Amino acid sequence: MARTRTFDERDVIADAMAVFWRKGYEATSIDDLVQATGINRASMYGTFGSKEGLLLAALDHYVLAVNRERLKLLEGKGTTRECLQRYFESVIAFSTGEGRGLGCLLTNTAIELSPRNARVRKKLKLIFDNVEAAFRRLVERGQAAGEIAADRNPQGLAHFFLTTVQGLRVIARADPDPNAMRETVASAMRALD
Amino acid sequence: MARTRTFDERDVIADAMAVFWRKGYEATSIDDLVQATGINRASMYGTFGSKEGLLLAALDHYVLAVNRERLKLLEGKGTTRECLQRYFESVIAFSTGEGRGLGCLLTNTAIELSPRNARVRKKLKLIFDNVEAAFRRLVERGQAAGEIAADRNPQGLAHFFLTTVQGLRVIARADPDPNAMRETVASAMRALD
DNA sequence: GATAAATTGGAATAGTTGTTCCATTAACGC
DNA sequence: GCGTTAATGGAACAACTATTCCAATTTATC
Repeated sequence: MARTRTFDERDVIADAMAVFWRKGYEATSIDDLVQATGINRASMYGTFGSKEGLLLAALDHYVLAVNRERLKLLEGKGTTRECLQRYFESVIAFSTGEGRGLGCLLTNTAIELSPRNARVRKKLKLIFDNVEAAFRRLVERGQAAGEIAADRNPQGLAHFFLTTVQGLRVIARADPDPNAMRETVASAMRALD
Repeated sequence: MARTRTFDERDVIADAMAVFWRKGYEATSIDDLVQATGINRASMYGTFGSKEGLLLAALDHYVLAVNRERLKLLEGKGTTRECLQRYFESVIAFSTGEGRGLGCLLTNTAIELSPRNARVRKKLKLIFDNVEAAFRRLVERGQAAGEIAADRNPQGLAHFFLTTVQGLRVIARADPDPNAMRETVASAMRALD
Protein backbone atom coordinates (compact mmCIF):
# COMPACT_ATOMS: atom_id res chain seq x y z
CA MET A 1 0.00 0.00 0.00
CA ALA A 2 1.03 3.53 -0.64
CA ARG A 3 1.87 6.37 1.61
CA THR A 4 -1.12 8.55 2.51
CA ARG A 5 -1.43 12.20 1.62
CA THR A 6 -0.66 14.85 4.17
CA PHE A 7 -3.00 17.40 2.60
CA ASP A 8 -6.66 17.71 1.74
CA GLU A 9 -7.09 18.17 -1.99
CA ARG A 10 -10.12 20.40 -1.53
CA ASP A 11 -8.26 22.72 0.83
CA VAL A 12 -5.37 22.99 -1.60
CA ILE A 13 -7.70 23.86 -4.45
CA ALA A 14 -9.46 26.45 -2.30
CA ASP A 15 -6.14 28.10 -1.42
CA ALA A 16 -5.00 28.05 -5.04
CA MET A 17 -8.33 29.48 -6.16
CA ALA A 18 -7.87 32.43 -3.81
CA VAL A 19 -4.49 33.23 -5.36
CA PHE A 20 -5.69 32.93 -8.96
CA TRP A 21 -8.66 35.12 -8.07
CA ARG A 22 -6.57 37.86 -6.57
CA LYS A 23 -3.58 37.90 -8.91
CA GLY A 24 -4.81 36.40 -12.16
CA TYR A 25 -3.34 33.38 -13.92
CA GLU A 26 -0.15 34.65 -15.52
CA ALA A 27 0.85 36.77 -12.54
CA THR A 28 0.54 33.74 -10.27
CA SER A 29 3.71 31.67 -10.08
CA ILE A 30 4.07 28.07 -8.99
CA ASP A 31 6.03 29.45 -6.04
CA ASP A 32 3.00 31.54 -5.08
CA LEU A 33 0.83 28.45 -5.20
CA VAL A 34 3.31 26.30 -3.26
CA GLN A 35 3.48 28.96 -0.56
CA ALA A 36 -0.28 29.55 -0.41
CA THR A 37 -1.21 25.88 -0.31
CA GLY A 38 1.67 24.68 1.85
CA ILE A 39 2.16 21.54 -0.21
CA ASN A 40 5.25 20.42 -2.07
CA ARG A 41 5.83 21.04 -5.76
CA ALA A 42 6.00 17.33 -6.49
CA SER A 43 2.69 16.78 -4.71
CA MET A 44 1.18 19.61 -6.70
CA TYR A 45 2.31 18.23 -10.02
CA GLY A 46 1.46 14.68 -8.97
CA THR A 47 -2.09 15.71 -8.15
CA PHE A 48 -2.93 18.37 -10.72
CA GLY A 49 -0.43 17.76 -13.51
CA SER A 50 0.26 21.40 -14.29
CA LYS A 51 -0.51 24.98 -13.41
CA GLU A 52 -3.33 24.86 -15.94
CA GLY A 53 -4.73 21.71 -14.33
CA LEU A 54 -4.81 23.42 -10.97
CA LEU A 55 -6.59 26.41 -12.49
CA LEU A 56 -9.23 24.16 -14.03
CA ALA A 57 -9.77 22.54 -10.64
CA ALA A 58 -9.98 26.01 -9.09
CA LEU A 59 -12.65 27.04 -11.60
CA ASP A 60 -14.73 23.98 -10.71
CA HIS A 61 -14.27 24.74 -7.05
CA TYR A 62 -15.34 28.33 -7.62
CA VAL A 63 -18.60 27.16 -9.15
CA LEU A 64 -19.33 24.85 -6.24
CA ALA A 65 -18.15 27.06 -3.41
CA VAL A 66 -19.02 30.55 -4.65
CA ASN A 67 -21.40 30.50 -7.59
CA ARG A 68 -23.76 27.75 -6.47
CA GLU A 69 -25.14 29.50 -3.42
CA ARG A 70 -25.73 32.69 -5.32
CA LEU A 71 -27.50 30.93 -8.18
CA LYS A 72 -29.91 29.45 -5.66
CA LEU A 73 -31.17 32.98 -5.06
CA LEU A 74 -32.61 32.84 -8.57
CA GLU A 75 -34.78 29.90 -7.51
CA GLY A 76 -35.95 31.38 -4.23
CA LYS A 77 -39.36 32.59 -3.12
CA GLY A 78 -41.05 35.72 -4.38
CA THR A 79 -41.40 37.37 -7.76
CA THR A 80 -38.88 37.23 -10.57
CA ARG A 81 -37.93 40.81 -9.83
CA GLU A 82 -37.42 40.09 -6.14
CA CYS A 83 -35.17 37.12 -6.92
CA LEU A 84 -33.15 39.12 -9.41
CA GLN A 85 -32.83 41.94 -6.91
CA ARG A 86 -31.54 39.56 -4.24
CA TYR A 87 -29.08 38.04 -6.71
CA PHE A 88 -27.64 41.37 -7.80
CA GLU A 89 -27.59 42.65 -4.24
CA SER A 90 -25.48 39.64 -3.31
CA VAL A 91 -23.04 40.45 -6.09
CA ILE A 92 -22.84 44.08 -5.06
CA ALA A 93 -22.43 43.35 -1.36
CA PHE A 94 -19.53 40.98 -1.96
CA SER A 95 -17.90 43.11 -4.66
CA THR A 96 -17.84 46.22 -2.51
CA GLY A 97 -17.23 44.46 0.82
CA GLU A 98 -15.14 41.44 1.68
CA GLY A 99 -14.37 40.72 -1.97
CA ARG A 100 -13.53 44.26 -2.93
CA GLY A 101 -11.30 44.38 -6.01
CA LEU A 102 -11.60 40.66 -6.71
CA GLY A 103 -14.38 40.74 -9.25
CA CYS A 104 -15.34 37.26 -10.41
CA LEU A 105 -12.78 34.52 -11.02
CA LEU A 106 -14.76 33.32 -14.03
CA THR A 107 -14.95 36.77 -15.62
CA ASN A 108 -11.30 37.50 -14.90
CA THR A 109 -10.23 34.16 -16.34
CA ALA A 110 -12.48 34.55 -19.38
CA ILE A 111 -10.82 37.85 -20.20
CA GLU A 112 -7.29 36.67 -19.56
CA LEU A 113 -7.33 33.14 -21.00
CA SER A 114 -10.41 32.34 -23.09
CA PRO A 115 -9.04 33.52 -26.44
CA ARG A 116 -5.93 31.34 -26.23
CA ASN A 117 -6.81 28.37 -24.07
CA ALA A 118 -9.43 26.02 -25.49
CA ARG A 119 -9.83 23.98 -22.31
CA VAL A 120 -10.50 27.05 -20.21
CA ARG A 121 -12.80 28.49 -22.86
CA LYS A 122 -14.83 25.29 -23.05
CA LYS A 123 -15.23 25.02 -19.31
CA LEU A 124 -16.23 28.65 -18.93
CA LYS A 125 -18.77 28.32 -21.73
CA LEU A 126 -20.44 25.44 -19.89
CA ILE A 127 -20.52 27.44 -16.66
CA PHE A 128 -21.83 30.62 -18.25
CA ASP A 129 -24.47 28.66 -20.16
CA ASN A 130 -25.57 27.26 -16.85
CA VAL A 131 -25.90 30.73 -15.30
CA GLU A 132 -27.79 31.91 -18.35
CA ALA A 133 -30.16 28.95 -18.07
CA ALA A 134 -30.90 29.89 -14.46
CA PHE A 135 -31.80 33.42 -15.56
CA ARG A 136 -33.97 32.00 -18.33
CA ARG A 137 -35.90 29.74 -15.98
CA LEU A 138 -36.47 32.69 -13.67
CA VAL A 139 -37.86 34.78 -16.53
CA GLU A 140 -40.08 31.91 -17.65
CA ARG A 141 -41.34 31.57 -14.10
CA GLY A 142 -42.23 35.24 -14.13
CA GLN A 143 -44.06 34.83 -17.40
CA ALA A 144 -46.04 31.87 -16.08
CA ALA A 145 -46.98 33.98 -13.06
CA GLY A 146 -48.06 36.83 -15.29
CA GLU A 147 -45.41 39.22 -13.94
CA ILE A 148 -43.61 39.53 -17.27
CA ALA A 149 -45.15 39.94 -20.72
CA ALA A 150 -45.48 36.56 -22.42
CA ASP A 151 -44.11 37.81 -25.74
CA ARG A 152 -40.65 38.59 -24.34
CA ASN A 153 -37.86 36.22 -25.25
CA PRO A 154 -36.61 34.52 -22.05
CA GLN A 155 -33.35 33.42 -23.64
CA GLY A 156 -32.62 36.94 -24.82
CA LEU A 157 -33.39 38.45 -21.45
CA ALA A 158 -31.27 35.80 -19.77
CA HIS A 159 -28.32 36.67 -21.99
CA PHE A 160 -28.86 40.33 -21.21
CA PHE A 161 -28.72 39.67 -17.48
CA LEU A 162 -25.61 37.53 -17.90
CA THR A 163 -24.02 40.42 -19.79
CA THR A 164 -25.07 42.82 -17.05
CA VAL A 165 -23.40 40.66 -14.40
CA GLN A 166 -20.21 40.54 -16.44
CA GLY A 167 -20.28 44.32 -16.72
CA LEU A 168 -20.78 44.66 -12.97
CA ARG A 169 -17.83 42.33 -12.43
CA VAL A 170 -15.54 44.47 -14.53
CA ILE A 171 -16.56 47.55 -12.57
CA ALA A 172 -16.26 45.56 -9.37
CA ARG A 173 -12.61 44.81 -10.09
CA ALA A 174 -11.64 48.23 -11.40
CA ASP A 175 -13.64 50.80 -9.44
CA PRO A 176 -16.34 49.34 -7.21
CA ASP A 177 -19.04 51.72 -5.92
CA PRO A 178 -22.15 50.22 -4.32
CA ASN A 179 -24.48 53.13 -5.09
CA ALA A 180 -23.56 53.30 -8.75
CA MET A 181 -23.92 49.53 -9.01
CA ARG A 182 -27.37 49.61 -7.42
CA GLU A 183 -28.58 52.26 -9.81
CA THR A 184 -27.20 50.20 -12.69
CA VAL A 185 -29.14 47.17 -11.49
CA ALA A 186 -32.30 49.27 -11.26
CA SER A 187 -31.81 50.34 -14.88
CA ALA A 188 -31.20 46.76 -15.96
CA MET A 189 -34.39 45.57 -14.27
CA ARG A 190 -36.35 47.82 -16.63
CA ALA A 191 -35.69 45.27 -19.34
CA LEU A 192 -38.46 43.24 -17.72
CA ASP A 193 -41.09 46.01 -18.04
CA MET B 1 23.73 67.13 -32.00
CA ALA B 2 22.36 63.69 -31.50
CA ARG B 3 21.68 60.83 -33.83
CA THR B 4 18.11 60.77 -35.16
CA ARG B 5 15.64 57.99 -34.52
CA THR B 6 15.11 55.31 -37.09
CA PHE B 7 11.54 54.60 -35.97
CA ASP B 8 8.29 56.46 -35.61
CA GLU B 9 7.19 56.47 -31.98
CA ARG B 10 3.52 56.36 -32.93
CA ASP B 11 4.01 53.30 -35.12
CA VAL B 12 5.88 51.52 -32.37
CA ILE B 13 3.12 52.24 -29.87
CA ALA B 14 0.49 51.06 -32.35
CA ASP B 15 2.33 47.78 -32.86
CA ALA B 16 2.82 47.30 -29.14
CA MET B 17 -0.83 48.09 -28.51
CA ALA B 18 -1.87 45.33 -30.90
CA VAL B 19 0.21 42.78 -28.98
CA PHE B 20 -1.05 43.86 -25.55
CA TRP B 21 -4.59 43.76 -26.92
CA ARG B 22 -4.29 40.24 -28.25
CA LYS B 23 -2.19 38.57 -25.56
CA GLY B 24 -2.76 40.63 -22.44
CA TYR B 25 -0.06 42.34 -20.36
CA GLU B 26 1.58 39.51 -18.44
CA ALA B 27 1.54 37.09 -21.36
CA THR B 28 3.34 39.67 -23.50
CA SER B 29 7.12 39.53 -23.18
CA ILE B 30 9.63 42.20 -24.07
CA ASP B 31 10.79 39.84 -26.80
CA ASP B 32 7.27 39.83 -28.23
CA LEU B 33 7.28 43.61 -28.24
CA VAL B 34 10.76 43.88 -29.76
CA GLN B 35 9.73 41.52 -32.54
CA ALA B 36 6.38 43.19 -33.19
CA THR B 37 7.75 46.72 -33.24
CA GLY B 38 11.04 45.96 -34.94
CA ILE B 39 12.98 48.33 -32.71
CA ASN B 40 15.88 47.54 -30.42
CA ARG B 41 15.48 46.81 -26.73
CA ALA B 42 17.66 49.77 -25.82
CA SER B 43 15.56 52.08 -27.97
CA MET B 44 12.44 50.70 -26.33
CA TYR B 45 13.74 51.31 -22.83
CA GLY B 46 15.21 54.65 -23.81
CA THR B 47 11.86 55.82 -25.13
CA PHE B 48 9.32 54.23 -22.80
CA GLY B 49 11.33 53.39 -19.71
CA SER B 50 9.71 50.05 -19.01
CA LYS B 51 7.13 47.54 -20.13
CA GLU B 52 4.59 49.35 -17.98
CA GLY B 53 5.48 52.67 -19.62
CA LEU B 54 4.87 51.19 -23.03
CA LEU B 55 1.52 49.83 -21.88
CA LEU B 56 0.49 53.26 -20.58
CA ALA B 57 1.41 54.75 -23.95
CA ALA B 58 -0.55 51.98 -25.66
CA LEU B 59 -3.63 52.79 -23.57
CA ASP B 60 -3.44 56.43 -24.57
CA HIS B 61 -3.02 55.43 -28.18
CA TYR B 62 -6.03 53.12 -27.92
CA VAL B 63 -8.19 56.01 -26.77
CA LEU B 64 -7.07 58.20 -29.65
CA ALA B 65 -7.03 55.59 -32.40
CA VAL B 66 -9.89 53.29 -31.41
CA ASN B 67 -12.18 54.84 -28.81
CA ARG B 68 -12.36 58.39 -30.12
CA GLU B 69 -14.08 57.63 -33.38
CA ARG B 70 -16.62 55.42 -31.70
CA LEU B 71 -17.41 57.99 -29.02
CA LYS B 72 -18.18 60.49 -31.77
CA LEU B 73 -21.15 58.30 -32.68
CA LEU B 74 -22.68 59.40 -29.39
CA GLU B 75 -22.61 62.99 -30.59
CA GLY B 76 -24.01 62.34 -34.07
CA LYS B 77 -27.31 63.27 -35.64
CA GLY B 78 -30.64 61.74 -34.70
CA THR B 79 -32.30 60.73 -31.48
CA THR B 80 -30.54 59.50 -28.38
CA ARG B 81 -31.75 55.99 -29.15
CA GLU B 82 -30.43 56.14 -32.69
CA CYS B 83 -27.02 57.31 -31.52
CA LEU B 84 -26.86 54.61 -28.87
CA GLN B 85 -27.90 52.01 -31.42
CA ARG B 86 -25.14 53.10 -33.80
CA TYR B 87 -22.60 53.03 -30.99
CA PHE B 88 -23.49 49.53 -29.86
CA GLU B 89 -23.72 48.30 -33.43
CA SER B 90 -20.18 49.53 -33.97
CA VAL B 91 -19.02 47.57 -30.92
CA ILE B 92 -20.82 44.43 -32.08
CA ALA B 93 -19.58 44.66 -35.66
CA PHE B 94 -15.97 44.96 -34.59
CA SER B 95 -16.21 42.38 -31.80
CA THR B 96 -17.67 39.72 -34.07
CA GLY B 97 -15.76 40.69 -37.19
CA GLU B 98 -12.21 41.92 -37.65
CA GLY B 99 -11.64 42.21 -33.91
CA ARG B 100 -13.11 38.85 -32.99
CA GLY B 101 -11.76 37.60 -29.67
CA LEU B 102 -9.97 40.84 -28.87
CA GLY B 103 -12.60 42.48 -26.70
CA CYS B 104 -11.52 45.92 -25.52
CA LEU B 105 -7.96 46.70 -24.48
CA LEU B 106 -9.26 48.95 -21.70
CA THR B 107 -11.59 46.30 -20.30
CA ASN B 108 -8.97 43.58 -20.57
CA THR B 109 -6.38 45.75 -18.86
CA ALA B 110 -8.81 46.85 -16.16
CA ILE B 111 -9.47 43.22 -15.27
CA GLU B 112 -5.85 42.14 -15.41
CA LEU B 113 -4.04 45.10 -13.84
CA SER B 114 -6.33 47.61 -12.13
CA PRO B 115 -6.32 46.00 -8.69
CA ARG B 116 -2.54 45.97 -8.39
CA ASN B 117 -1.27 48.83 -10.53
CA ALA B 118 -2.22 52.30 -9.36
CA ARG B 119 -0.95 54.07 -12.46
CA VAL B 120 -3.00 51.88 -14.75
CA ARG B 121 -6.02 52.13 -12.49
CA LYS B 122 -5.85 55.92 -12.43
CA LYS B 123 -5.53 56.22 -16.19
CA LEU B 124 -8.38 53.80 -16.83
CA LYS B 125 -10.59 55.64 -14.38
CA LEU B 126 -10.06 58.89 -16.28
CA ILE B 127 -10.84 57.17 -19.57
CA PHE B 128 -13.95 55.40 -18.30
CA ASP B 129 -15.19 58.60 -16.67
CA ASN B 130 -14.86 60.23 -20.04
CA VAL B 131 -16.91 57.52 -21.75
CA GLU B 132 -19.51 57.77 -19.03
CA ALA B 133 -19.68 61.54 -19.49
CA ALA B 134 -20.36 61.05 -23.21
CA PHE B 135 -23.25 58.73 -22.36
CA ARG B 136 -24.53 61.27 -19.85
CA ARG B 137 -24.50 64.11 -22.34
CA LEU B 138 -26.37 61.95 -24.82
CA VAL B 139 -29.06 61.15 -22.25
CA GLU B 140 -29.34 64.82 -21.30
CA ARG B 141 -29.72 65.70 -24.97
CA GLY B 142 -32.55 63.18 -25.19
CA GLN B 143 -34.21 64.70 -22.17
CA ALA B 144 -33.92 68.21 -23.61
CA ALA B 145 -35.52 66.90 -26.82
CA GLY B 146 -38.32 65.30 -24.86
CA GLU B 147 -37.36 61.77 -25.94
CA ILE B 148 -36.53 60.62 -22.44
CA ALA B 149 -38.46 61.30 -19.24
CA ALA B 150 -37.01 64.32 -17.46
CA ASP B 151 -37.04 62.64 -14.06
CA ARG B 152 -34.51 59.98 -15.04
CA ASN B 153 -31.01 60.34 -13.66
CA PRO B 154 -28.62 60.87 -16.61
CA GLN B 155 -25.55 59.96 -14.56
CA GLY B 156 -27.13 56.69 -13.44
CA LEU B 157 -28.20 55.77 -16.94
CA ALA B 158 -24.73 56.65 -18.23
CA HIS B 159 -23.15 54.34 -15.68
CA PHE B 160 -25.58 51.62 -16.68
CA PHE B 161 -24.62 51.92 -20.34
CA LEU B 162 -20.94 51.90 -19.42
CA THR B 163 -21.55 48.71 -17.48
CA THR B 164 -23.42 47.24 -20.42
CA VAL B 165 -20.51 47.94 -22.75
CA GLN B 166 -18.11 46.28 -20.31
CA GLY B 167 -20.37 43.24 -20.21
CA LEU B 168 -20.49 43.09 -23.99
CA ARG B 169 -16.69 43.30 -24.06
CA VAL B 170 -16.36 40.31 -21.76
CA ILE B 171 -18.70 38.29 -23.96
CA ALA B 172 -16.90 39.62 -27.02
CA ARG B 173 -13.62 38.18 -25.82
CA ALA B 174 -14.95 34.87 -24.54
CA ASP B 175 -17.81 33.84 -26.83
CA PRO B 176 -18.87 36.51 -29.32
CA ASP B 177 -22.25 36.05 -31.04
CA PRO B 178 -23.70 39.01 -32.97
CA ASN B 179 -27.35 38.00 -32.62
CA ALA B 180 -27.17 37.47 -28.88
CA MET B 181 -25.33 40.77 -28.51
CA ARG B 182 -27.96 42.62 -30.54
CA GLU B 183 -30.76 41.25 -28.43
CA THR B 184 -28.83 42.26 -25.33
CA VAL B 185 -28.51 45.79 -26.63
CA ALA B 186 -32.24 45.89 -27.35
CA SER B 187 -32.90 44.88 -23.74
CA ALA B 188 -30.49 47.50 -22.44
CA MET B 189 -32.18 50.24 -24.47
CA ARG B 190 -35.35 49.62 -22.47
CA ALA B 191 -33.70 51.45 -19.61
CA LEU B 192 -34.56 54.63 -21.48
CA ASP B 193 -38.31 53.90 -21.63
C1' DG C 1 9.01 -7.01 9.37
C1' DA C 2 9.40 -7.51 4.39
C1' DT C 3 7.00 -5.87 0.16
C1' DA C 4 4.92 -2.82 -2.93
C1' DA C 5 3.26 1.56 -4.03
C1' DA C 6 2.49 6.24 -3.69
C1' DT C 7 3.87 10.68 -1.43
C1' DT C 8 7.20 13.81 -0.14
C1' DG C 9 11.26 17.07 0.24
C1' DG C 10 14.20 19.49 -2.25
C1' DA C 11 17.62 19.94 -5.61
C1' DA C 12 18.14 20.45 -10.55
C1' DT C 13 16.84 21.85 -15.23
C1' DA C 14 16.52 24.41 -19.22
C1' DG C 15 14.40 28.27 -20.71
C1' DT C 16 12.47 32.89 -20.19
C1' DT C 17 11.77 37.17 -17.70
C1' DG C 18 12.48 42.47 -17.54
C1' DT C 19 16.19 45.35 -17.45
C1' DT C 20 20.97 47.26 -17.94
C1' DC C 21 25.38 48.12 -19.93
C1' DC C 22 28.66 49.51 -23.34
C1' DA C 23 30.95 50.10 -27.43
C1' DT C 24 29.62 51.66 -31.97
C1' DT C 25 27.14 54.65 -35.02
C1' DA C 26 25.06 58.67 -36.71
C1' DA C 27 23.47 63.56 -36.74
C1' DC C 28 24.12 68.54 -36.69
C1' DG C 29 25.88 73.27 -35.18
C1' DC C 30 30.37 74.95 -34.97
C1' DG D 1 35.82 67.60 -39.97
C1' DC D 2 35.44 68.23 -35.05
C1' DG D 3 32.91 67.72 -30.78
C1' DT D 4 28.77 66.80 -28.53
C1' DT D 5 24.85 64.24 -27.92
C1' DA D 6 21.69 60.75 -28.46
C1' DA D 7 20.29 56.33 -30.72
C1' DT D 8 21.52 51.82 -31.77
C1' DG D 9 22.97 46.75 -31.84
C1' DG D 10 23.61 43.13 -29.13
C1' DA D 11 25.63 40.91 -25.41
C1' DA D 12 25.10 40.31 -20.49
C1' DC D 13 22.56 40.05 -16.26
C1' DA D 14 20.50 38.13 -12.21
C1' DA D 15 16.18 36.60 -11.06
C1' DC D 16 12.46 33.97 -11.98
C1' DT D 17 9.61 30.60 -14.88
C1' DA D 18 7.13 25.90 -15.12
C1' DT D 19 8.41 21.46 -14.81
C1' DT D 20 11.14 17.12 -13.83
C1' DC D 21 13.85 13.98 -11.28
C1' DC D 22 15.28 11.08 -7.60
C1' DA D 23 16.23 9.48 -3.25
C1' DA D 24 14.02 9.27 1.17
C1' DT D 25 9.78 8.43 3.53
C1' DT D 26 5.53 6.59 4.79
C1' DT D 27 1.67 3.55 4.45
C1' DA D 28 -1.40 -0.95 4.40
C1' DT D 29 -1.19 -5.67 3.39
C1' DC D 30 1.16 -10.13 3.37
